Formats: sequence, C-alpha cells, structure tokens
Amino acid sequence: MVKIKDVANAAGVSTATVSRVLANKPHVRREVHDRVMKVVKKLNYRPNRVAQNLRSNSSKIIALVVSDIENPFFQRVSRAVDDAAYEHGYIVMLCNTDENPVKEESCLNLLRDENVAGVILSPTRQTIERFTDIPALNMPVVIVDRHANNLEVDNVLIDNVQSAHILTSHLIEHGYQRIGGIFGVGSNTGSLRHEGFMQALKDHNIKPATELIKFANPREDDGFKTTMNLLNLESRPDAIITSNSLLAAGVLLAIRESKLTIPKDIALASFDDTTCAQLLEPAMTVIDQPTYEIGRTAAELLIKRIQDPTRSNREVVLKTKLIIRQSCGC
Amino acid sequence: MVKIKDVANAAGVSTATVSRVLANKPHVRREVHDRVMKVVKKLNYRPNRVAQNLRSNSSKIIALVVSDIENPFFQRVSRAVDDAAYEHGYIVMLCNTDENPVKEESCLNLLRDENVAGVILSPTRQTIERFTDIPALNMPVVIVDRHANNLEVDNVLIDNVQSAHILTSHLIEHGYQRIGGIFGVGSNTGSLRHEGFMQALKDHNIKPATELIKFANPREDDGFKTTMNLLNLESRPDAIITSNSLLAAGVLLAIRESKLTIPKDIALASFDDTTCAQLLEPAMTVIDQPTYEIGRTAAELLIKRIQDPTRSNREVVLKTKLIIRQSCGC
DNA sequence: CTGAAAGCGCTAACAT
DNA sequence: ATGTTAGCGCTTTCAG
Repeated sequence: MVKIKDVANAAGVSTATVSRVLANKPHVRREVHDRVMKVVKKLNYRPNRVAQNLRSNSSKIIALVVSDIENPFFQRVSRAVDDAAYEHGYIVMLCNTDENPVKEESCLNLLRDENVAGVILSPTRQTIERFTDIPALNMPVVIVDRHANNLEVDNVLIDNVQSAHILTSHLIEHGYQRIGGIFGVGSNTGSLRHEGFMQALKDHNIKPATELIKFANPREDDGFKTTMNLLNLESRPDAIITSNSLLAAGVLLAIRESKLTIPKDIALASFDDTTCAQLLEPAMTVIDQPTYEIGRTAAELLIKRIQDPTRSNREVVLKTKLIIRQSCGC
Repeated sequence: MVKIKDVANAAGVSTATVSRVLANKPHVRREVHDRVMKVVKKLNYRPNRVAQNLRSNSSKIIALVVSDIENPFFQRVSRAVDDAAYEHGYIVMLCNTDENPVKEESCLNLLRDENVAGVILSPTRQTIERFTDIPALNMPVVIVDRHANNLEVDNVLIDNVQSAHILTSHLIEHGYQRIGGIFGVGSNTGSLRHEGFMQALKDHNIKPATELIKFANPREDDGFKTTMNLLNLESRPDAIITSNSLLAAGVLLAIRESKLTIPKDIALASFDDTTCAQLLEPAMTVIDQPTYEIGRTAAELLIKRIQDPTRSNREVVLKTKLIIRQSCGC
C-alpha cells in the first residue's frame, strides 16, 4: 500500500506539498504540481480515505436509511440516491430498519460512529414522535416521506393526505360507496394516507364503514389476510384502497382466492406505480409518486448541506399523479 | 463528542485499560471492568469507528456491488445481506455498476480506499475476463453469480446452464418448437443461460432458429423492443424464454401490444419468481432462484473469511426450482 | 511557495 | 493487571 510519504519521497517534496497538490490547494508552483502528479500516477497512489476522514473529520459516505428495503418505492429511491451520490464522488451506505425503532436507532448510531457525511432517513413513526433525538445525531439529515418543519433538517415529500384524497374521490365519483381501506401500520405514510382517505369520504358525505378500514403490516401476506377478513364480512366492500404496492399485491391474491372479479365484483386502487401494476389485467389505478425524483432531490439536498452547513433548511414537496386504469372500472 | 480519554479520566484508568475493557480482552480485574463500563454508560461513550479502523486496519463495513440495483433479484439479495450483516455488527455499503466495467472499477477502488472489510461482488463480464485484477484489491471478496475457481475468492451461485436447460426442456416437452430466447447482454448469467438454452435445443434435436435468439440490455424497454421484432417475423416464435424478470416484463408488454394471448398464441417462461409472476394471469412459469439464500450465504462466507483469512476458499452452489404455472399452457 | 511537526481517536507493544 | 508510548495515514497550522 503506497502512502503519501512514499509519494513525497519519490517527488522530493514534503507530505504537506503532496497533500496540497491532491487537494488542489493554491500556492503550489506549477512545476512542483506536475512533478507530484507524475509520481502519483506512476506509483498509482490513492489516498487512504479513512485517514483523511479521521484527520479532517469529513467523509465521502452518505447513508440511506429505509424502512423496507424490499418495497419497490425504496428501490427506485435507492437507485436515484446512488446515481446522485456517484456523480458527486460519494458512495452510499444502505440500512434497513424494518420499521423497527430499535433497529433504526442502532443503525443511526453506527452511522454516526462511522462518521458518515450525512443521512437520508425515512423515519419510523416513533422517531417522528420523539423527533428531538435527531439533532443529537449531529450530522446533516434529510428526511423523506415526512413533514418536519420545527427541526433542523431538510425534507422532501409528497402530499400524502391530498393524494389519498384524490384516489379515494376518484372511486367515489365512479359510484363506489362501500370502500375498504388498508393502510400500513406504524408507518408515517400509512397514517397520512388514511387521513386523506377519511377526509374524502367525509367530503362526499359518505359515512365511513369502520369495519372496512384496517391497518396492517405493509407486506403482501398481511394484505392478503386482512382482505380475506374484509371479503368474508356480511356486507363486503365494493372497492379497496391500499397505501402501498405490497399491500395491493396481497389484496389481489385474496380477491382471486375468493373468485371475485376486478372490477366487476370489486374495485382496487393503490399507491405506487410498479411494473406489475401496469402488467396486470385489468391494470391497476394508482397514485404515481415521483420516486426517482424524490431520491435524487434528497441526495442533492443532502450533498448541498454537507458542503454548506449554514444553508437554510428547506422542504420540497413533489407532485403525485393519478393514473387511471381499469381496476376501478373506468 | 466524548472520547476514550474522557472515559479513562473519569474512571481513573488509562486509555489502554478502557480499550481492553471494551474489546473484552483478558487481564482486567473484574472491579476495574465494572467501573469502566459504568463510566462508559454514564458518558454514553461510543468508540469512533474511523479511528479504530485506521489504527487496527479493520472495519465493520461490508460492501455489496451489484450490476442493477433495480433488478428484483438483487433487491432480495440485498435484504439478505443486510440481515446477515446486521446480525454480525456490520453495516453494508451498496454500489451499483450498471453492468459498466468502468463504474465497477471506480467503485471497487473507492471501497478499498475506504478500507471496507470485504465485498460481495456480482462482476461484469469484462471483469471476469481479466479476473486477475481482483486479488489486487487486496481484500476479501465473495463472488456471486459466477464460477471462479482459479481465484482466491469464495463464491456462491446457481447452476445457470442447467437451470436454463430445465426451463427450455420443459417448454420443448410440452410441444413448443420455435422457441425464442432473450438473454441479458454483457451479463454473466445471460450468457450461461443462453448456453443452457442452446444445449436443451440440441439435446432434443431441435435446430435453433438463430433469428429468434437475441441478446438485449436486461431491462424492460429492451425486452419490449426485442420482442416486437421477434413477433413481426414471418414465422414468429411459439414460445419465448428470457433470462430475467425485467426482460420478461418487456416481453409481456409486447405480446399484449400485439394482441396475442398467452399461452394460446405464444408461451412465456423466465428466470426469477417475482410477486408479479404469481399475480399475472396466466401466472408465469419460472426458474425460482433461492435469492435470499444466495445473499445470506454470500454474507456469511464473507464474514467468516474476514474473521479467518486463512480459511480455505469454497464454492457454494444452490439449487433452483422450476415452478410450473399457466404461461406455457400446462 | 514549501517544510516541519502536531495531532485526529484509537490500539497494541512494551514496560512495570 | 495496568500504564506509557508510539504510531495508523493523513491534513493543517505555523515558520521560514
């Protein structure tokens, strides 16, 4: 492993000069600069990032902490974060919290111990509630998926309440009356989307059928079980809305198991436009979130803040889109 | 930021003792041990991992380098790697190469500069061909998806050739004769699966229709375009096999665009059992790879090697499973 | 414009 | 059993 001292010796300068050259600092004679660079190339020297980090207290790693690594939403976000990071010379560390506050905290601590430059966090509900912990992290944080104005962080999100309202209203306006809803339990987005859902019912003077409104672990199997219960009710729903694509998959499976037909017997609409939502027949009506944009924006906000910690905080709200397909009979 | 010296002072011992206590080293009196731990708790001391890394030349970060972060296969693998890493106190860094050797090399170099403990790599084809570079990395490497016996690495893989053979034979044995194939270009698995495909045709005395056998970027849009070409041939295929789920999605879209029906007009079979493959109607016949197992095995092999670098290298071959569904009319 | 030297926070010989 | 001390590889004053 060739180190800065080797380069300095070979170039006949001090390590300080090599360091200056590599950091493109001023006050180095052109001739010396070139000589050093030549040696760097020749020896194939690469600075030890760990030593740089320890000495200068700054790293080129950003972290992405998500609640479910297998949710297509976060997959697309990761891709965007990775792209943006790579463009700026950062690499990304990915952590999965499984919506578990203990795991989340342990993960955040570990990241701080590694002195990462900053983190993009999709916080669990509990974390949101004791939000004051985040400043204690003492590093730049961008929060995705959740409004947090009284905090020294940037955030990027969509209007979950409004989006759920639009999706629900769409169903109502096409004649559905007994609309069931399955929302992610313990997740921020789940409860916000529930809120929009309820509001839409209210705005259309529909009395919510509480037995049709459920919270479930945002995964396929729980979506399935919950739906089976709904379908076995005496008066089953004529439509179901879910707060993410994993739940929707479970609903679909349950509907099929029950030999019902979409949209004739029951309609289905969900958040997140996945490939699968398009491929299904009938294709699914969804709220499309700008997932790639969310990830890229978060990464760029974070990198800007790392470069200028005094920058004012900002909140970026991105627009969603209702994509109307055949799963609700339109 | 409280450091080891603060703990030492508060406990009335030297930093060496604190270090010993924290590392659970022997030769520390019980009483001292307890006193130190109490101070650690009280001050909420957490060792700086960067300093530890620099000094002891060992880190608790493992890296996962994949060719396409959005491929469901790697998503499931990531989850497994993340789970295993977390259990052993490691965190994982995720890098995406887009099957681009330049990006891959830059990424690998960066990881070495960060002194990561080891990397799980799904190498690009080019890298495989100039395989000698990997030892130069000078860190433990586990290769997934590719056999590499003359190299000081562990690897975990499936039998791609055999799996493709099984899938192809299944179609042949159900009467399909003009079988098209779309394989990922530039990817290892793509060419191995192509090989198994060709072998199966040969073993069944079917003359391969070369105009039906294509290599494409393993993504939905290229799967679509390639399929449109195949379907517009004078004598179109009666079945199509793809080497991954992204390509299969494209094929499906193209078949639908062409108003053909699966499996009546054309059959379809693919690698990777995704939720979508199950949800579709007709559901898709696939080769199911044990993705979670692959990721977990890779992570465990890596961690074992990190802990014992002298361990002999090994290759783990995991079994795949043919899942027969309705997309090929059985 | 360049070099000498201190030190980031920690671990591991080597003493005692 | 515990303390002293010398670095890990780098950046950054401070002198010159």
